[in-house]
Amino acid sequence: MLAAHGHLLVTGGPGAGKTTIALLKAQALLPRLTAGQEVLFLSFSRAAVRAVLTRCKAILSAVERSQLEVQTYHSFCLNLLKAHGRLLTGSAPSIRYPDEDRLQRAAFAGNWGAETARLARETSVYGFDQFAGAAAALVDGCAALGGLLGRKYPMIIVDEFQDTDDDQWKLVAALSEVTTIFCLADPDQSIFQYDSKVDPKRIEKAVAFLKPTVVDLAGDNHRSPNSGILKFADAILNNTALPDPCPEVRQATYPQGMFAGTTHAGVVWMFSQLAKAGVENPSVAVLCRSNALVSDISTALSQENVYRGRTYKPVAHEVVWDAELSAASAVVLASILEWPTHPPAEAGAATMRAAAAFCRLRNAIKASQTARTAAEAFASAADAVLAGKTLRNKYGKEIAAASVTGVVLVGDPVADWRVARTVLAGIPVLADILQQVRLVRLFRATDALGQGLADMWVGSGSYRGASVFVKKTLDQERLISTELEPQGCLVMNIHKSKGKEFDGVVLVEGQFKAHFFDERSDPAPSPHARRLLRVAVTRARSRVAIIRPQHATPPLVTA
DNA sequence: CCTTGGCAGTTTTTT
DNA sequence: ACTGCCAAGG
Repeated sequence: MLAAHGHLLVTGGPGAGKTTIALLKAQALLPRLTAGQEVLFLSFSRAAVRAVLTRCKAILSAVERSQLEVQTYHSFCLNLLKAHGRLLTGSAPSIRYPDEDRLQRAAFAGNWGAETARLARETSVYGFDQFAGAAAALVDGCAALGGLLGRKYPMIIVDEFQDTDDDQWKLVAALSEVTTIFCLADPDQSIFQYDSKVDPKRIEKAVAFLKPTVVDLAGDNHRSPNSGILKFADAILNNTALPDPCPEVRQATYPQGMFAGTTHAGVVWMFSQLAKAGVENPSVAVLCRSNALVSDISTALSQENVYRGRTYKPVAHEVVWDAELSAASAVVLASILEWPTHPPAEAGAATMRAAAAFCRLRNAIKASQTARTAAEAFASAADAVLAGKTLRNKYGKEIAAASVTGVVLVGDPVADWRVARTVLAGIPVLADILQQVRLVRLFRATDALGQGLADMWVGSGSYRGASVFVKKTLDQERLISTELEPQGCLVMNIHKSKGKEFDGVVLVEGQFKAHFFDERSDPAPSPHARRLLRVAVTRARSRVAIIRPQHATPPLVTA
């Protein structure tokens, strides 16, 4: 296979060695490259890029690594667009960032897809989800550019090919005319097919189009030396009986009301198992199907819980979280830090504006009448209070009352942040925001925030400008933060765990939410759920614990 | 404008 | 169990 010519498709399950084979194939090709030529490796996420780079270090020399370019689709397409986007519209392209995109989409009444196409055509502004389509149009429409790319990249490796969306596939198909395409895929790991742009028949169609040499690594497993976990995962996938007992996977159930204690104990148990197995600096992922349950799990791990008579202390953990809402909540808190620098009316209005922005964002993430109403109410209260009118709704009244009482700050950012949080806790209409602010500690920006706020106080004896500073700092942190090697306890949904790997996995099902199986949208034998659960279980290198409510149906594996 | 009570739903994303 | 939506009524 390493000697094969033409396009390639390698399929195989988790840990079967797809990436390794791709890197070996690249390594075999590298000596024949001329100056300026590179092998391109395309992935979906920055986490996946990081994982591939780690793998490269084990397989390739430093010189070889310099001839391999590992990029996300987005960065590759964006670079193409920046360099050659003028060819599409005649003017230089610019970008609409995700936050802005989301707010505009929520505010736009008509067909947003048609609108973004119009904006690209007429104003050369592109949203993130348009990069791949635009890049494909460039390669398709300009033979010279295609030729250039083909000469620069004699081979392009495409990871997680089963989840390639329509635009990304268009790009790959266009590039296949000028270079060798090497696809890596696991049909049983396709978990994004609720997205209408991800074709369930992608692999079959690509085989028909590319006519690649196909290699199936099914059955090989190089990741967990004892393949019990993979066998268990495949039993889930196929809804079959386990061939042998599987000591690596432990299942438990919890009675109603015992969710927090059982989950907490499960995580502690996992760490003790890994310690017993001699794993140093273990990483444990706590996985579930919904973001709502991620939040519940984080709450449970932050508390003291009692399980079977034993008290469990809070477990330090990180939440893999969509940080936008938390950032918006931090801005509301920062506006409270600024209260002493403004007259009460202005101070209150600024907080109302920040709360309105928070609600608009919440509505943009998940449309709801409640969020829309609250956003409107906060915004109109802000206008009213500035105009000196009496406030009519409780949203304004509560904030205005608190801002009149004011806040006493001492110049220690950590203490003052806590004081502002207490103020926030005293305003019932901001309860949601308080809940989100709790998660700000999960940003890696705590130091930058504290330092910046401290500098502010030294400069002016106040936190004037805190809102702007906090927003900027957190936005920046989100954009530049590189994915770190996972360590310790991480809580996230299963979709976010795709392409990642941990020593232990604790897979949790909720009582009233995040059910493993949903008969209505995914009737028995529930192929979608089974693929997703297989992905979750196979994230583990050495141990899995599965925690489900009592009487959960159907069973994970047939008895 | 706000409260209340009945009723239905309770999944998923990269950048 | 809990939240959000909707409609009715103060």
